[in-house]
Amino acid sequence: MNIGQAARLSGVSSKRIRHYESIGLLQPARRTGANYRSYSERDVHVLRFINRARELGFGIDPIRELLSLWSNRRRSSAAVRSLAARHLEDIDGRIAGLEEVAKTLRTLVKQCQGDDRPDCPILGALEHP
Amino acid sequence: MNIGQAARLSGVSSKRIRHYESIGLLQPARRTGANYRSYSERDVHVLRFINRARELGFGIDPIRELLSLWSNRRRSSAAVRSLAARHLEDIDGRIAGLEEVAKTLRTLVKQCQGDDRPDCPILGALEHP
DNA sequence: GATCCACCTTACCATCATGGGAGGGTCAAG
DNA sequence: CTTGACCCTCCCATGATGGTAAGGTGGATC
Repeated sequence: MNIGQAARLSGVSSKRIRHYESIGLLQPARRTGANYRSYSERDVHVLRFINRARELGFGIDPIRELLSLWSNRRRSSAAVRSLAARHLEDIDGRIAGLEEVAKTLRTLVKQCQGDDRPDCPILGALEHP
Repeated sequence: MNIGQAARLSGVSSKRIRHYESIGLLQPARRTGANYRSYSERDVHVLRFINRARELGFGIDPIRELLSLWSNRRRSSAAVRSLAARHLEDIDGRIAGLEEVAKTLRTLVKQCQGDDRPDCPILGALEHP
């Protein structure tokens, strides 16, 4: 199948597929006589795997490792778990940072009258720490 | 004062100050005879304002608006509040997305044995939706 | 007055993953 | 043979920042 169908079946855009190939995340696709990339069901399977990993927020390099582990029958589940756990910590850290910002913003927004007058604790907080 | 001191006093790196000037977030600084940028206390005050807004996750364009409101004596607090509220919604949305991802990851990590055997529900979940 | 270090300047490249678009080739149906 | 939907490669843009290169400046010390 052509790249467009692989894209539709996998949820990975053609643009992304070409990109993944260019950075070596995917093996270069076989080509037809007209130089069109040609994909198999198996390729779509891999693309779906990548897509789900991206949806879980894994970056490209971790996905490289995931793919390598996935195709390695002698992998240890510990290696996979450790990769995912590290990623989870990263996410949790980002959530914590955003929560803090959200908390501050929520307080300020609540304190602000939101009327026609210029006085505003939000600007006040930005001006004076 | 030179850019380095303005950077130290405001918490905005020299690099960032030059960048903000280049994109028009800051007025071009006065220059000394040697073409060095020269800053006043007032400039540092503005830089601190920008820095705090960045720390609260505001993007550059919203900060442009915040600066404009800040310097406008006839602003309405409603305008500031609306800007902050929109930003807060954005943050809350991002948190929600990350929470969802974290929840999934946490479940998978818990289910994974993390031993020497290859069987791993994390890879399984990536493979089969 | 020479030297040295810390500072300043501009300019370009990298990040991270993706989309957009230009300019052009290919294929199948009408 | 034309049309439209594909496909190709290549380049640019994103957002905000850091890194680095190559060179000028300022003030202190020898």
